[in-house]
Amino acid sequence: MSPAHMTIGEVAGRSGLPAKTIRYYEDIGLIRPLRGENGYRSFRESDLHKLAFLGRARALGFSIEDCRTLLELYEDNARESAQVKQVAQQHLAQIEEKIAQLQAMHETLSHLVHACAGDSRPDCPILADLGSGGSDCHTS
Amino acid sequence: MSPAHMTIGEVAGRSGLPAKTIRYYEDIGLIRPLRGENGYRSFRESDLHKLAFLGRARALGFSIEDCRTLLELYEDNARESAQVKQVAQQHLAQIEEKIAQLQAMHETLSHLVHACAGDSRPDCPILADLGSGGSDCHTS
DNA sequence: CATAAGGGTTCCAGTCACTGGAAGGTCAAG
DNA sequence: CTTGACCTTCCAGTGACTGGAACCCTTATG
Repeated sequence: MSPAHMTIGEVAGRSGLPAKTIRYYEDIGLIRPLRGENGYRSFRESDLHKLAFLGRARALGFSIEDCRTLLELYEDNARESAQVKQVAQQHLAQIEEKIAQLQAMHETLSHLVHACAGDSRPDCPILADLGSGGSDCHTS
Repeated sequence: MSPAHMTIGEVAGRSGLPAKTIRYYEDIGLIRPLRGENGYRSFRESDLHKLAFLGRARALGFSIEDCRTLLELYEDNARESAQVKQVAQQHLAQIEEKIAQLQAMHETLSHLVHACAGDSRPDCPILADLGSGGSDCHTS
């Protein structure tokens, strides 16, 4: 029931991506929709499919360049799955690194927040820590 | 033993911040170092102290605007610790949200990576998932 | 037929927190 | 006097969009 060709608004609705983002993806060469006589972009089912692919890859945190690579591999029937796995594993490692960084921040900051009275008095272990550079955690 | 005034290279070394970053912090009004006759920035101990404060706050992931607020509170002896705590708690909530997002990505992606043979064959559950949108995890 | 609404188009600027680089001034040592 | 290591300013780029202006196309209505 889908028409053979769709406008940007339609693929935006179907893919869940904003129209602005879709134009941007064309700008950087991730997709190449056709053009109608009036200059409007004309998307095929295959374009919509690519956009959905991109949306899911982005949702998993892959960079645009990774997405470009993954899309190429997706379209290449002679790819080796090892290539895909390598990209995914590197990204996974980055995610793990970020999680570790954030958890370290969380650890420190939650201690400080817990130690702060949060009342009308000026004494504040959070500022004390930022000002002195050392956690007073186990200093009596 | 520290001189009364320091050059940007010296405070960079002592604070651990790149000179470029320190100039940027002056640009956006976080610090206001003096100037010598030759036009060089001339940093007091108090400037160095602020830079160290900023470096630690940034290391905890606070945005520049949060840092500006925290620095103002730090300098204000009549602050209420509740104000500091609120900023820190909001940031903590953001950190928690980011961790949750990253962990969700990690969950999905690690399953996919594990399911991918990573050999010379083209079959790849990672691409299959990105292309179809559903995890085949529990579909037999 | 004019017009208004609701699409679409392009292009430019802004986000965030830097970072790199060019072009040039200053200073101490050899 | 030159070399080299500093310092200065200013401009451009990063990633991945996002907002807005100014304009075109199509359809429906008064």
